[in-house]
Amino acid sequence: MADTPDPRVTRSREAILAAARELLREEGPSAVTHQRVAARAEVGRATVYRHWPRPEQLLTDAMADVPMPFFLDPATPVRPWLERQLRMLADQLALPDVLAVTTALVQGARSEPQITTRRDRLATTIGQQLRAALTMAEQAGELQTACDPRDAPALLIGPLLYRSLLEPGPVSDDLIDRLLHAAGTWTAGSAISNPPAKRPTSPTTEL
Amino acid sequence: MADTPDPRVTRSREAILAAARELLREEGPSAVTHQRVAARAEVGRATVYRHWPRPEQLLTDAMADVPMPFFLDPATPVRPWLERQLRMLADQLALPDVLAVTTALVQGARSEPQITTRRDRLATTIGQQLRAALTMAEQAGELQTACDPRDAPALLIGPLLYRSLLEPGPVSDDLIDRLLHAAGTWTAGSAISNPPAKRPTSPTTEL
DNA sequence: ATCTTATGAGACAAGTTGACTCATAAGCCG
DNA sequence: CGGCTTATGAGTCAACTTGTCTCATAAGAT
Repeated sequence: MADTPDPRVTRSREAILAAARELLREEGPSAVTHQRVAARAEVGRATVYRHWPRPEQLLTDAMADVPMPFFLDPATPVRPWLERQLRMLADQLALPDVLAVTTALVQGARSEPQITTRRDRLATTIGQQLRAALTMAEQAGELQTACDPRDAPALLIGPLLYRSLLEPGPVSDDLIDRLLHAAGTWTAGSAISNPPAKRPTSPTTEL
Repeated sequence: MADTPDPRVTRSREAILAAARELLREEGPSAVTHQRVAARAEVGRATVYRHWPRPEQLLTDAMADVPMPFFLDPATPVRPWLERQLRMLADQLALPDVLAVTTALVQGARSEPQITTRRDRLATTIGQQLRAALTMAEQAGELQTACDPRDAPALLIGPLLYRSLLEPGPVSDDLIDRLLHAAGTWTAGSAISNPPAKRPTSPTTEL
């Protein structure tokens, strides 16, 4: 069939993207060159050039190949849902693939318009998901004195990003409780509504 | 005097580091090569090689040349002091130089031991400063139910880092109030102790 | 079996990297 | 100010990388 792609093309592109992704994870964006990707993928250098004529295309496609964190549709009660989502986000941000793309996004966004666009899109998506969840919580009466919706991503994700980039290691339940508390006052019936007392950090499982 | 450096050496090194810093700010770490730095600094390529035989050395020295955010010694009442420090930190994190080094640190830390060390040192320094301030606040009776000291940097700096890297733009006073609130309960007499009501974001001046 | 199309080895030109030589000039010292 | 030391920088060189191209080979479809 004319619109079924040639299996050789499919095979080559998958091998190339997988190799690019590996190099990105192991050594960062500067390692994603046609020569190194061809060697790693065990394909001809010309094949890499044929599919991706410019190195920036190869890098951005390799980055796009990595599933980035997102939130599932919110559910009531919102607080335990959000707690789980933040826990999941913390775990995802610790994954080498996700971390590689995250750092490449923030680094590349400073000078590459295409990467700036991708970063903005990711921030917009995750921000909207969070705002929708907080709005739902307010409407359900779970949340009072909510923060400015524009500040929600920074308040709820910022600390997890900080941990991921500057202090890698397990993220405690206490920290996640604190994030939720920073977003506003949660009513009883949706878990703890006051700041939790200081207690020992509980280690969390990591992949 | 034998230990007074040759002014030619001083002049060359300053020109080279300034050029490296500019390229780092404008295009990121991959632009900091001997060839490009020599051209920008208007010195001989051999001179750059003589002072910095390997490109990693040049990059890390250029990064070290940029003053990174830090906190001044805490003062009581701690809360207004911390508020000012966080405001200052937000402003510094928006500076192109600081942003360039920040992104280079988190990117490079993934695969370069020397850069990992620098990142860890920065995180340790700023964390200790914060912990000292919060301890002082607790001892002065300003702060109750303080967060786990290990979580303080993530809670207080994380949102500012998030803004800097993923949502550049002015940081509101409201957001900074929220960070302080996340760190614990502040008593009356050290500014607002309850979560602030939602109010319009106040634009802040940026350099 | 035949035709179409993707692949890949290798060649080529141009550029980059790292090391080196040596002429020139900056800087110090008496 | 002359002599000596030392830093600089233009240019060279080998090795490597990048991007493009050719063409033989083989995969895939019919």
